Amino acid sequence: MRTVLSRLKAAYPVAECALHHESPFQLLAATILSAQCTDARVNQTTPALFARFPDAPALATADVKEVETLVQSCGFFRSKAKNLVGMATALVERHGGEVPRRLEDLVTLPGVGRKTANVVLGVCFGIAEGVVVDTHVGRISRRLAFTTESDAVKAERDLCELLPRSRWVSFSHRLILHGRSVCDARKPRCGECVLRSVCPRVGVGGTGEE
DNA sequence: ATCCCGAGGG
DNA sequence: CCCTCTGGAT
Repeated sequence: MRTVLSRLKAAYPVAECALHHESPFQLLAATILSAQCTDARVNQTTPALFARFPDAPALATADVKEVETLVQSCGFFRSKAKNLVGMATALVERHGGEVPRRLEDLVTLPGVGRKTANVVLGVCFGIAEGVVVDTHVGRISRRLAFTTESDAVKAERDLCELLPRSRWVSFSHRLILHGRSVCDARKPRCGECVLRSVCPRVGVGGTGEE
């Protein structure tokens, strides 16, 4: 594990969130939009959205149809638009229009699950409630045999036991970067992988996830 | 054709 | 546990 962390750090020195935002509210909205969608696409979408609805009070009173049009290209646009307005409404009604700092509060917001909540807590507030387990973190953690769980919550429990808390946030960011650039789902580029020597699946064939 | 920095619902 | 929502990228 120590080897993995140091090599990831060397390969991806900057472990920052790629979603453009100017406030916790905007990161929360951007992360909701990022489901099954690239960051680049989200970053193309949010400027117009935030120009029109810069904060929770504004978005809470928005017309859902207008929001649908603004977020259309991110996919799942009907549910995302409804969740964005519902999320903003809940912030206004229950949290004074601000983003709460507790995981248990965040996950009750429409469209906000554990993954989104952990991203916001880690990036905006520096709080590591858990490890962000998205599709990349889950896939690579299974390939490296850090977990055998396909369920994100169970995989997160394994990773939290394996990693010091101080590394939880940066570990997720770096695995996500690694997943996009090298260890992708379809055709991982093992020849360029800095984790090659510690990866059980190198030279074995198969995905390591069977 | 298959996957993507998910979440909600049955 | 499964299904659905959806456009975009490869």
